[in-house]
Amino acid sequence: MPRQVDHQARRKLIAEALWRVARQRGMDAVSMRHVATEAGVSVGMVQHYFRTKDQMLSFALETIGERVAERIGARLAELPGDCAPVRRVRAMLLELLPLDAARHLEAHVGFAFFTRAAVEPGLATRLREQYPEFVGFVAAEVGRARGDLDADREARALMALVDGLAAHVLVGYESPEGAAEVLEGRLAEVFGG
Amino acid sequence: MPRQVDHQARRKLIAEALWRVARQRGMDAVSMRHVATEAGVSVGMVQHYFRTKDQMLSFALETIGERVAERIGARLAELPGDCAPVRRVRAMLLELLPLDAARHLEAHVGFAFFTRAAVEPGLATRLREQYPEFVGFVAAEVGRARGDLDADREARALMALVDGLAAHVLVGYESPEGAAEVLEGRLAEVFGG
DNA sequence: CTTTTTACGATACGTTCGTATTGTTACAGT
DNA sequence: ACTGTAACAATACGAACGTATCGTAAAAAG
Repeated sequence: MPRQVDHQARRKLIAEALWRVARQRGMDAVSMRHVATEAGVSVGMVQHYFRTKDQMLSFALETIGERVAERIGARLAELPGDCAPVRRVRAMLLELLPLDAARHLEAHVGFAFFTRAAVEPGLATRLREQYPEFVGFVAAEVGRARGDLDADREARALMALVDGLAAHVLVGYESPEGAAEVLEGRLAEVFGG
Repeated sequence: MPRQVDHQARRKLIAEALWRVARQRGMDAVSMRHVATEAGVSVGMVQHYFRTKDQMLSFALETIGERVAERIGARLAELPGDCAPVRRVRAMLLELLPLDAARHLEAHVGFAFFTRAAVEPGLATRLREQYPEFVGFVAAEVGRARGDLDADREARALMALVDGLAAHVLVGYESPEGAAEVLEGRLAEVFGG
């Protein structure tokens, strides 16, 4: 057996370079060569870990989804177990808004894959795996706080709202603060009274 | 003077071909050659009306925005002048959801340009021209119906919601009917009581 | 009829792309 | 020490790209 390297770490290194290229120069600029250069490696190495460009893109998408999910999990873990539902929902939804550079990158890359998924069914299928879990979580919290509301519909509305707000921040319709303000207003309406 | 042709009609012909390519094969497939083939014309002709690809893309974006605005205007004109604010807002927002093939195309192309605009500042500037008008209209109607609410914030929330719902329909999170149902629920909450 | 300008079609050029191929290096196993 | 294979690097290849150039047809102006 020859020398062993951490495959997962190498793939993550390449995926992170891909994200930077996508954010700084757009999805059109995401090529094997540009990603390799951004990562500081050769094209051959990228090819060694991703046999095709599609495999590279798919991995980068799945990984960024996991990254968001992990951060949400960390935020929720910081909260006391018996805290109010609104706090848990707010903590989660705020992680989906582009309020800092890291989340801006995630939102940008996410939307790039959204438009791509509208054409490639395989990508859309993978994207859809995560969503019901998020909606289910929000719906459960809404149901706990407000039994009189249609929890599922409210949860879907909140999820759509944050994605729409994220898009509006990306194109400059909204400032990050403005988006957070709009979300806060909705949370007050849903959980407030 | 040589023969005269309708420049605007030719440019529209090409833009519509671009939209079809973008929807059927994705933004990556939008090339001079593919658009020309889809329009049934030569590459030389496309070049005659758009000196660069960027000019072609910019025109296609502006035109689709105008198309949506025109359809909204037509819908509003059908309503009686003294009808309830909620009906005017609903008529407008429903035109932004991908509920049929035409609006699906518009939403898809619009989102493709969203992600592009996040990298090209010039495109983002043009996109931003239309938005305040939409928000202003919704805010005015909300204000008319509910003086007790923050009309501007509610309007921005509604606009973000429909854009988020449109995205969710595109990737298959929501069915068109589901998105319409979520929107209807929000309209009832805002205007209902 | 002649001229002039527009409206194209055809094609060529240089670049960049994804991928295949080939070569080299370094280390685990015997 | 030897060997085989994983881990790369370098490069080559054909296709597709945006754009430039050139040629031609047609119609309005004189």
